[in-house]
Amino acid sequence: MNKILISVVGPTAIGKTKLAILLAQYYRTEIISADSRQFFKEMNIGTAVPTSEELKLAKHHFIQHKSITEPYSVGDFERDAIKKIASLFKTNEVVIMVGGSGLYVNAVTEGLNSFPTIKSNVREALNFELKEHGIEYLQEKLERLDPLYFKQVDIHNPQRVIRALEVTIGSGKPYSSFIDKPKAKRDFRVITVGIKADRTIIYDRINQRVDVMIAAGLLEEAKEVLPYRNYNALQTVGYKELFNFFDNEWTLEFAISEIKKNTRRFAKRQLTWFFKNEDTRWFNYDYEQKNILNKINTEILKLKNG
RNA sequence: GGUGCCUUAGCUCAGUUGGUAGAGCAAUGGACUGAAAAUCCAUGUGUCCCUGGUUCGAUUCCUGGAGGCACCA
Repeated sequence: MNKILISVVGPTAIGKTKLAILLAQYYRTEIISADSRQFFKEMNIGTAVPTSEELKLAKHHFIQHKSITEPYSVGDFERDAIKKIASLFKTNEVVIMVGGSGLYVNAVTEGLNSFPTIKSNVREALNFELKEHGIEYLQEKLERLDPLYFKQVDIHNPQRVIRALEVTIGSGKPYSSFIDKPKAKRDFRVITVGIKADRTIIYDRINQRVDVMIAAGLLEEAKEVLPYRNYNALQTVGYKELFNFFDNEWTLEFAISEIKKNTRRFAKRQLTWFFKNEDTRWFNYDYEQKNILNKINTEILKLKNG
């Protein structure tokens, strides 16, 4: 087991793509993207997908490989990514993964429990019940059907409550019976590399990048996907705010400032997620290439020898 | 120059019939097992513009000053 996945994490706009490409070139390997919004081919500017020049420097996988109208879950991504990684390991010692979506990164490194496939009408019905009867109604339902999980969920979070009910009702077995089971073992080791910076620097970079996106034509891109605004893929910072502008509910100026604010909040949530992993090696955003490569090589040697 | 109104949290403002203060937004911390750029939870923030007076006690009332706004000249 001397195959190594180097996972690059960090908040948005900090330079993960650049580091991933550096590593892919150095180890002569390819990149797995673990970014829940860069999957979609209709979205480009607003999701800060690597440029065509960057894509030429290293082969990327799971970039714009789906349409926004296709449902694509973490579970789907886990399966696809693990398969792709296995095939890359046939010819490479090292594979790079980059991603800003904590759950998706974890799905690859740690794995998810396996759940049965549930028909989409179950969730639709639950969403309808939420609208009609409120969250309390669903809470009572969950307490009845899966008292064990009821005790540990965030009961105020409709998405969590609905997912548990969806699995419980759709499979006929409580949600709690699927979780906390041993997960499929990975046949590779993981080195997680994080990029960090002072909050003010992250926020400056975010504000600047939003201005660049607007100048690059984010409005036109958002207008083109406007008809698909209800799809999950478009519940995305940078698009949902512009939809309000197109509705004449917000001024353009306000929409842009909301994009910046929501991106800052997103970055904060990413940090909370990534700081949980105590094994992550953190580097400041202005790292020196030599330095970071040395440290990673040392880690690789350590893993291989013990 | 005159008259009137205003000055309280990072911002917009409320309030205290005199007992040192609170909303919204922003901000901050956290959770996360197929919606995750989603969703949810928690938490403060203070020379109450300055000065002197009255008072046991002033952010609140009074004097003077500074800054802002409006109208008059």
